[in-house]
Amino acid sequence: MIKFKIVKKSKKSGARIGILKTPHGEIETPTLVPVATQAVVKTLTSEEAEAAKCQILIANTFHLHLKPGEKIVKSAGGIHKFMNWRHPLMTDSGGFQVFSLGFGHDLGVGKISAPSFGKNKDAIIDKNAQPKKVKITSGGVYFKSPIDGRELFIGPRESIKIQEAIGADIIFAFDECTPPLSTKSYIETSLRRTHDWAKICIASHKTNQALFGIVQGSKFKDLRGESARIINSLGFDGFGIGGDLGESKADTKKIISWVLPHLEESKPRHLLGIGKIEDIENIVKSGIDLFDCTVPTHYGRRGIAFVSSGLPAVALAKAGKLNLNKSVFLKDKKPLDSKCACSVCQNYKRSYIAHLLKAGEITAMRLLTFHNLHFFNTYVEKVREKIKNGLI
RNA sequence: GCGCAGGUGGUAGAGCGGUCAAUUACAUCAGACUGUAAAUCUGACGCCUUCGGGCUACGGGGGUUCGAAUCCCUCCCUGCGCA
Repeated sequence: MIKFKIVKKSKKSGARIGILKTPHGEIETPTLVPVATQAVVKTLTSEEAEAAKCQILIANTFHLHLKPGEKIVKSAGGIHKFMNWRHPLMTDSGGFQVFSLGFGHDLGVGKISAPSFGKNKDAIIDKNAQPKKVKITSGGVYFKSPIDGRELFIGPRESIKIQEAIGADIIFAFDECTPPLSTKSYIETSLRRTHDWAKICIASHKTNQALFGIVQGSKFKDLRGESARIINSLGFDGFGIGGDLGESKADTKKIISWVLPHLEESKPRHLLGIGKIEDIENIVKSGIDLFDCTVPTHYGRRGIAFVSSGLPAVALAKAGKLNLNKSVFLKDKKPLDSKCACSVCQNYKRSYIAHLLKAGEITAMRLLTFHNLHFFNTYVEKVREKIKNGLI
């Protein structure tokens, strides 16, 4: 079980400071939840993830079900022991894979609306549309294993059962992450399924792991409101907010504002899959306590370092991002970020990391992943400080 | 010195009379990435352009042909073998 205590509420915004107590320790919210899909923060050991100030991680039901299978994880003594992570853990339910391996794969798009979709207007997903490799039914979802093509079925009961075997502190209800480019009619159909599944998840859940329900409804105000009311009424321990969150930061803020008033205030709220640096303060001010995002780790493996401002214009892809693949950095003897206290910035120079990237050395990814996580976690720490000091 | 095999864009390496400014890979440059099928994907990559096209290119020189990176002659260079 978890206990969530709100320590401070901002007078200036919806932001709040909380303490989330789990069987594997306490964490302070708001916090980033770095992604450890396959029971690992890619390229790092669990000790390193801890040293990068990660408080809690999220692993994935679908991926762990495929590899190594939940039985293996369970027989290792649960996911904490399996991966040697002594802090809190979550598992995502596999609901995102309904989208990412389904319509997301077919259309080559992410879950968030983008202006570039304008040219893709023909690809609208209407009421009874089905993705190519995934079959979505009222009872659950038939996947084709990306590993060997074999069919596997995951519905709400299956997802909960797998998550119970994996043994994270917090688990999520099985939902359908809805695709952008879909009609309201499709979202309505999908939302009914997600709500039915939510009830089944509650009913079939047997352990004392915390179970979070997921609010869907895409970018439709009435559907977000309806979803929030229903999910709130079912007695979950906390909430996830998923699906499309609009094209702009303003849209995201608006959509969160349609949802949160309907959710029991004392329970934690997790925004699923959002967390670029420029998003963080906005979503926290909207009242979000937890948010997971692949950006720090994923971008790190692509050669991108997140940094404080104040860099020469030529070096910046965009403000706060450094692309170490660029040859100019081979001659750059500064640390990734001169204001960063992480061990990478204390011990290594841009020149060396750029060299490692060009040489195809995996250590480049390790160093960048570590730095990025440290950078994000420090950034969120500062956001918490701002709330505590009444600044936001 | 003789014999054989070669010399193609930053590199490797295709092409072997027209559809070749030249397959492909790597390198380079630019861009993307938000509950991770992701150490990935996309685009550019001779020079100039009023975007129609123009110009210079496949070791050097000379030829054959309507037309040559592709055929012939010659010179230079490289590798291997024999002296």
